[in-house]
Amino acid sequence: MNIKQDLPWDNPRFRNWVAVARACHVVERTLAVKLAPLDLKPAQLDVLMNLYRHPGMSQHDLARRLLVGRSNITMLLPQLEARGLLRREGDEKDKRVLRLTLTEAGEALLMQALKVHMALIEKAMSQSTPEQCDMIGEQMRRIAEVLKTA
Amino acid sequence: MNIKQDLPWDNPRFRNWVAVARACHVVERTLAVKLAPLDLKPAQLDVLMNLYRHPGMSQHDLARRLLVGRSNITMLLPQLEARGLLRREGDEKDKRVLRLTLTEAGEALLMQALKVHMALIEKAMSQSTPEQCDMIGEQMRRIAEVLKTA
DNA sequence: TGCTTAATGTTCATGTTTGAACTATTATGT
DNA sequence: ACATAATAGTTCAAACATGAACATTAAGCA
Repeated sequence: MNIKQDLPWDNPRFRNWVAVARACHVVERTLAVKLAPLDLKPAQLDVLMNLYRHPGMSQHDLARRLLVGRSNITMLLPQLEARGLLRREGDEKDKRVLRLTLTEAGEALLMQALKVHMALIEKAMSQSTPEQCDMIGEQMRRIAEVLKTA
Repeated sequence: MNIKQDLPWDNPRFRNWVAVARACHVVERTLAVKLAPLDLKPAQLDVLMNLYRHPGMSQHDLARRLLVGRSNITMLLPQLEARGLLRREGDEKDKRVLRLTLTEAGEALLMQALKVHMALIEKAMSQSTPEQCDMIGEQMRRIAEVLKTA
């Protein structure tokens, strides 16, 4: 038997996933370029977005949401805190955790960055009909769900 | 006017793209774990895959295909070459370029790694019907295309 | 109460990615 | 032919992510 039979490139699922990965890579890269004028990296924008939606988050929660290690957060936050974009305040009840909140400056910068991000995503996703777009989101959420237990 | 009106999270395109990005992240992370026994990282697998499909590629071409800087390739290849997975041979006609080809060992390892990769993608994409899967791939290829000129 | 275990955040060493400056080679234009 | 541009690859320093080991605090339980 030939090990090369049924190579991944002949497999639609594989080929299509490669396209997903490439699209993600391109979008991420483009976003980095467009955010540069704001002196903000995609990873930092992710932090701001999450703090906006979930004020008072702990660093641990933030790390889990961003799918990165806790130490990554520890290295990431001081820069943003030094720029006055967020606050880190110790929790009264649990002295281990630090509660994170955006400052006004942080919110303001976030709004600017969101305009950039939105414009990019609009451009990318405007290729699809609303139905296609929702379907894509639906499938992707399932993938994340399925792999959480793998 | 309120700057917070029409926030990205109320926008289907944005929400759905976030799902795409998360799914990519999860798949990448999972792949890294599953490839660990082969002592191979996702980035290295990408190299092997591209060399398999396009033998004799130059480093520059490889970098462009992987959406990565040239210096990245320079740092990446020696490890693989030292493991005997690929060869780098100077081009006869253009003495600047190095032609890259997989060795037998490289091909053998690639085949093993592809089994792992395939299994993961199968698991992820089996959530979708073939039609949905193709549609997703189609949209993603368009996104990559559209953003190339942005 | 005390002792063990778990959770939060930090530190540190390691490995990766990046972009700018550099060398060597080839293409282009006069 | 010669000077200038462009290209392929490398080097290097800086930024970044990661995981293991650690300190501090909290929770579970005898």
